[in-house]
Amino acid sequence: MEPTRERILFAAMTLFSEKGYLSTSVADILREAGANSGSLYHFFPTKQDVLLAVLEMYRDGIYPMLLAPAWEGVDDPIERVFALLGAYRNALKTTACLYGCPIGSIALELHEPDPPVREMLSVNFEGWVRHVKGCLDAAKSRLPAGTDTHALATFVLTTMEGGVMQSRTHRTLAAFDASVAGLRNYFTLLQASAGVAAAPAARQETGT
Amino acid sequence: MEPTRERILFAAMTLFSEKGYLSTSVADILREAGANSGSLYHFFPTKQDVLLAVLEMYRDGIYPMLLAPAWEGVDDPIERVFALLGAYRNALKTTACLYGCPIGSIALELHEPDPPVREMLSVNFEGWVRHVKGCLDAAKSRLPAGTDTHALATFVLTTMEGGVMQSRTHRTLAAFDASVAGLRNYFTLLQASAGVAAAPAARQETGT
DNA sequence: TGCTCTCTTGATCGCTCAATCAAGTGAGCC
DNA sequence: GGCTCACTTGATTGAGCGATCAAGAGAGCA
Repeated sequence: MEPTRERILFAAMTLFSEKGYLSTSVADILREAGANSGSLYHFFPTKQDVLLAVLEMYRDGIYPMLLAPAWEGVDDPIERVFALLGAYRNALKTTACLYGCPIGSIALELHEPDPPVREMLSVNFEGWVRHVKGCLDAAKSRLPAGTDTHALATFVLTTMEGGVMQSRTHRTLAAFDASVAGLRNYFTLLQASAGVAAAPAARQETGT
Repeated sequence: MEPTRERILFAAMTLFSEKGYLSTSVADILREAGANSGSLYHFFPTKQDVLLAVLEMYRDGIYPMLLAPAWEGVDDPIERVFALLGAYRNALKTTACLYGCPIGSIALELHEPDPPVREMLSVNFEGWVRHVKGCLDAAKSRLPAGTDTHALATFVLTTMEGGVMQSRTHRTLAAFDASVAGLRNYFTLLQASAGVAAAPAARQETGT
C-alpha cells in the first residue's frame, strides 16, 4: 500500500477531475484514500493545500504522463501538436464526454482563486503552451516567416480548451472535432502560404 | 422597485457570474436582492431552479443584450464576428480579466449537471453558434466553396471560450488577443484562398 | 528497555448551507 | 365588512462542511 500522503493526493486528483474541487468534500477524499482526517491535516494545512499539491503533480506530470504517451511514434512536430489534441479527444471519448482538461475546469470553477492557486493554474497553462511552442519552433521552416510561435501555441491551447468545454456540455465529440478541424485547416493554410512567400497576412500577430 | 422575482433573478445572475454558482449561497442572493428566503422559495422550488431561470434569461437576452450592442454600426458580417469577440474582450478588460463568459464558467463548474441544466447550457451555446453561423452564411461568397459554416462558427465560440479561460487565469489580455489574432489570420487566409479557387484544403471539414 | 518523533485515529467543534413552515400582510373582489 | 389568495416574513431545521485535537501506535535508535 502506498504511503498515505500519496493515496490522499491520488484520491484528490481523481475526485477533483470527476466532481470538481468545490463539490469534492474532504470526507470524499478520505473515503477514497482510506485515510482519516487527522492524517490529511497532518500533511496538508488546508483543503486548498491539497489542491495546490495536485496542481504541482499536473505540472510535473505533463511530460511523462501526457506528452510522452501521446507523442510515442510521432516524430513530425506539427503532427505532435495534433497527436496531443488527439489524446484529449480520446479522454473525452472514453468518458462519454464527461471529463476533459482538469486544469481548465478548475480554472473556471474558482472565480477569484487565492493567489497561489491562480499562480499554479497559470504555470500549468504556461507549461503546456511551452511544449507546443517547442513543436512549432521545430517546424519553423514550414510556417510563414515571422510567425509568433508562442501566440500560435496559445491558440492551440485555446482550441483544445474551448472544444473540450463545448463537447462536455453537449455530450458529443462534434464541437471538439469541429474545432480541431478548424485548427488543422488553419495549419494547412499556414504551411501553404509559407511555401509561397512570407506574406504579411500569414503572420500571427498579437494584440490589437 | 422592481418585483421581487425579478430582483432575485437579477441578483442571482450577477452573483453567479461574479462568484460562480456553487460559491453563491441562497443567503447571498437574498441579501443582494433585498428579499427573504420564503419569497425566493415561493417563486423557485430550489436553488437550481433559480439557475435555470437565469440561464433562460441569457438564452433570451443573447440578441438584445449582447449582439445588438456589439453589432451597432457594424454591417460587414465577418466584422460582426470579430465585433462580438471584441465585446468579450471589453468585458475582460473592464473587469481586470475577472469575468468572462458566464455560460462557459457554469458549464465547467458543474461536472455532472442535472439534465435540465446541462440542456440549458447546451441551448445557450447553440444560440450563440447559430447567430455567428448567420454571419458566416451572409459572407458565404467570400469563404471557400463548401465551407461548413456551422463547424466554423463552433470554432469561433471555441476561440472565445478558450481565450477567455486563459486570460482569466493569467489575468492578462494576451492569451485572448493571441487567440483572436489567430482566428483573424485564419479568416484572412480563408478569404484569400476563396478568391483563388475552391481549393480542397481550404474547406472546413468536420470529424476525423 | 525506554525515549523520541512521525504519523494515525476518530470523535468533536462551530459554522454555513439549502430548504421549511407557521404566521402574517394587503390588494382585489363581492 | 368580510373573504380569498398571492405573496412576505424570518426564525428554524437538520445535514454536511472544513478543521481541530487529545490520545495513541509504532518505527528507529540508544
